[in-house]
Amino acid sequence: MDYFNTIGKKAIGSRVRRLSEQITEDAGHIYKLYAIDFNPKWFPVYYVLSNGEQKAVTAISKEIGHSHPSVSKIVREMQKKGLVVEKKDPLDARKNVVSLSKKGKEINAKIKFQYEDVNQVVEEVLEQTTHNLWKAIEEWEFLLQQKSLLRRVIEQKKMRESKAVTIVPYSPKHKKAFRALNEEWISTYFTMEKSDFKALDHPKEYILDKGGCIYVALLNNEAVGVCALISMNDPEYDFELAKMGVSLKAQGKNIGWLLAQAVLQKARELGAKKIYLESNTILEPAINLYHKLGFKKVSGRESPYARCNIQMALEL
Amino acid sequence: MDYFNTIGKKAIGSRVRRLSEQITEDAGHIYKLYAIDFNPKWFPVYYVLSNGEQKAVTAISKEIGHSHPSVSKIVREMQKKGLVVEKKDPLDARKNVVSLSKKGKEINAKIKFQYEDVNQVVEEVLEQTTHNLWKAIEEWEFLLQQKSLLRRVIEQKKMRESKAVTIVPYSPKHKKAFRALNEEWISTYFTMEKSDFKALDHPKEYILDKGGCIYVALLNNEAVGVCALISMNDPEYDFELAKMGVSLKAQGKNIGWLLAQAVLQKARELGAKKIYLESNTILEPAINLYHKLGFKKVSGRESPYARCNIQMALEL
DNA sequence: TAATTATACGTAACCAGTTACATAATCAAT
DNA sequence: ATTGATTATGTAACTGGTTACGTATAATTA
Repeated sequence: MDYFNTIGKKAIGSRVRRLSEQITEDAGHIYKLYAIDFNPKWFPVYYVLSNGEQKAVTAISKEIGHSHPSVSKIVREMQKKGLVVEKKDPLDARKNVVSLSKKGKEINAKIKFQYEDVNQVVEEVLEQTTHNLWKAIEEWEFLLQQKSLLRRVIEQKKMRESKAVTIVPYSPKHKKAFRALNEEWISTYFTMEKSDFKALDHPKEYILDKGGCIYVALLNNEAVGVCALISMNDPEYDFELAKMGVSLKAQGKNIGWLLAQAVLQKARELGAKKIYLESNTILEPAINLYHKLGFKKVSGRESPYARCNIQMALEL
Repeated sequence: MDYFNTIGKKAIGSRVRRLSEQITEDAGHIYKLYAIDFNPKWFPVYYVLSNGEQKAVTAISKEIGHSHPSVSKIVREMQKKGLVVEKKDPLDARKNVVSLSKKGKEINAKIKFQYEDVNQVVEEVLEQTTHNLWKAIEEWEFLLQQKSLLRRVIEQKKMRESKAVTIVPYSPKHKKAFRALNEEWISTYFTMEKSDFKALDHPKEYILDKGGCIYVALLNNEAVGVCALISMNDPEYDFELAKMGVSLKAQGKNIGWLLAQAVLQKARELGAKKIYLESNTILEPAINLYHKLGFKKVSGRESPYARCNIQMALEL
């Protein structure tokens, strides 16, 4: 069909489903061909009982990989046709133990030929192909077990998106975003303080004009992250890394790291030797990021912020 | 799972289905991941409309290979979500013409990234395998289109069963069967004639003693087919191939062909050059068989049988 | 032009599976 | 022994598809 040629690999799910439907449909006709009064969907249950063992419903469901209600239904249908017998397990009254009846065992002989013929046909088709479907499925099942398609897509998405992020220096048009992105996390975990309003409402006066800088992370031209470098009036530290905020919806794209890199690069250019920051241990991802950047815990300095419970420093 | 390792290739249908279910399940989560209010099952319909064209319900169903009620339902659901608009075709009031709404077109942008990511992931998985699933499916679809699984199984069954058939020369214990198997078809399509009784009741005198032969097909030690080679008193033809009968219940196992092969082999051994036969075009499978054996239509000879409306000959 | 046949498409019923939930029995830990 | 957790299983409701069927419209043919 033309559909699958234009649509590309993303439709592999539908394509696999279509093939499975095609095969399943023929399977129905094949059972008719052998004149066995047998519903193809019974096959897995029948198969695991065909060695004569008796098994409980959930045991069967686990073995064949169906849900137990599905097995329960199939067993009832087969029981109605007289192919299996059900009885309570004397050792565990919860269990419904199922086994093939005499009649069920009898059709084994007939069905055996069918198995053989189908097996033979499938083998022959497999031999006629250069790409082995059976082995391909095995490989896919293995790979998806290692890491699900979802996981893989999540990672791919993250990678693509972090490539789409650009870090630019602050300009007045980012004023609103600078405030909003910081208020977002501050008011989620803490409350806004006086010092916050000063810096967030007047970034030019309180940060830029004093020799600091601000960087903004853009995703599809929207500001989704900010970070400031604030000049300190301190003999030990040149700048404070502060006011880092990344929008919740843009989290997990490495944006914090990209912003910090830009800020620290600028600090180096300005000849800074030592960078300081304040944070709170409740902000775990942030603390992890600071560690990764090389910041070490320090103490002793007084902070204007109530929420500060950890201080860190980085020597450039 | 152990199940599929023990069960063998005949379960390829179930195995394909299981993979398709696994992929489908993840597909649902993936749509959620991209925060698009979109049901995965809408995808095929959405896709064929995504170029902006408007299409009727059945046209869509044909394109994507679903039934039209399925498309009808999907379109209604999408319409409820405002993703498509439906309207009557002014040229053909039966048609319900569907196209993407403005909102539908808008999500195209969002969904594009998802397509790309999924495509990328699938490509990567395919690259990690040595047996390419995509190509394997293509090959299977091609092969099944050439000849369905059912057809192949039918042929395989025939072959296996024809192996179980043995062809033996006539002996007196087959006298009853020789008559019965011929009477079966003659009285079904025609009526028994004088010449029939002669040959069927006295095969020794009328066939064997005159230099002809009879072969019997045995299935599980039961005679299920017969065929005679009758010496002709004719300058052109050496023998007549006649009295071929195969039990209804043993039809479709190539028995006619096997019998004919035995008879013709014997004819060759007897130094025959040309074989003659009479039949009736109503016996289509027989005529087909004769064709396959190389018999060609001839005419001019007078037949003792009323039912004869076609004459054929084979040069050995 | 009338009558028949074919097409488009919606509704209903079904199918093979699922998940969610209820119930009964068993196990485990006080 | 009690109580809470776990397990086995059935029932109900849902899902994404199907086939069967009815109705309206269009196309074809007598």
